[in-house]
Amino acid sequence: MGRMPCCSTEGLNRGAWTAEEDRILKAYVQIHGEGRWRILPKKSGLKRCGKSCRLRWLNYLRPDIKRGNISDQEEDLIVRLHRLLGNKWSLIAGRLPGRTDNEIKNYWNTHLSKKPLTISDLNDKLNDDGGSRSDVDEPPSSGQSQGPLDSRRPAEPRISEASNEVAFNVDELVNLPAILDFDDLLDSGSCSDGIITSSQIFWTPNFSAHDHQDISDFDDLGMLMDVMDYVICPP
DNA sequence: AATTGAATCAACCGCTGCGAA
DNA sequence: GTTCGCAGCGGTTGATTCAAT
Repeated sequence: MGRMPCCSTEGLNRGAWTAEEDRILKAYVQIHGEGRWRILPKKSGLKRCGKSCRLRWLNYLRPDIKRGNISDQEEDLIVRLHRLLGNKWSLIAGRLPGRTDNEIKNYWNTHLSKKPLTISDLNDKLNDDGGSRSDVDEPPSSGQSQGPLDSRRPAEPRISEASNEVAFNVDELVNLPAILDFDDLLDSGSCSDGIITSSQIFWTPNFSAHDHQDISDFDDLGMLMDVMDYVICPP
């Protein structure tokens, strides 16, 4: 049994959306709300596939879309979230109000993926604390599991007075609220204005593929992301 | 001014997960 | 337990814009 196409392509417009199509779609969603994308074209009279309508709305017409350049702070967050989650663009986008998964994916592919690897920089910083971490040179990927967590990781998040940086491993991250009082962190002067930037906080470099596996095992990425919220925007 | 290659980003495609029947 | 339809996701494509020559 072959899979049915998502919609017939006969008589449908393709390519760039016209202003009139945008107007119709916007008006329809404002009246009927989001969802039911498959029936939207028929109801609205748009000659577009439902998927195309959904994409156009989510990526372009939604009222809360933030357009324009990605700020340094946003880029910072994208880098850290990507290190944490891999190519989970929708999850990353969910942490950047007004930004879409498509926009972040494009931004990553055109800007960040071409940047020189900074993991080695992080390694250098970690190595300052002693111990070889030659096994952590690989950039993060959403690939296969590579084995158990590194037992040599520090038992505690480390705050370097010299560099104002903090390192966590994944177990620590998941249990973060219990093991690290962020008020203390704030009081330590490691961050200002309630925002901790990546120059002040980073994940351990081998927090990558195999850690993703472990995170999924927790079956509670939401909790993890709440922690991220806590880190990014302490109450 | 014209050409060309690179960069950007909107849109498409195919697959997966999930809920309802 | 299985099938089906739908929404959503991530990878990829291709049109457009920009910069260099």
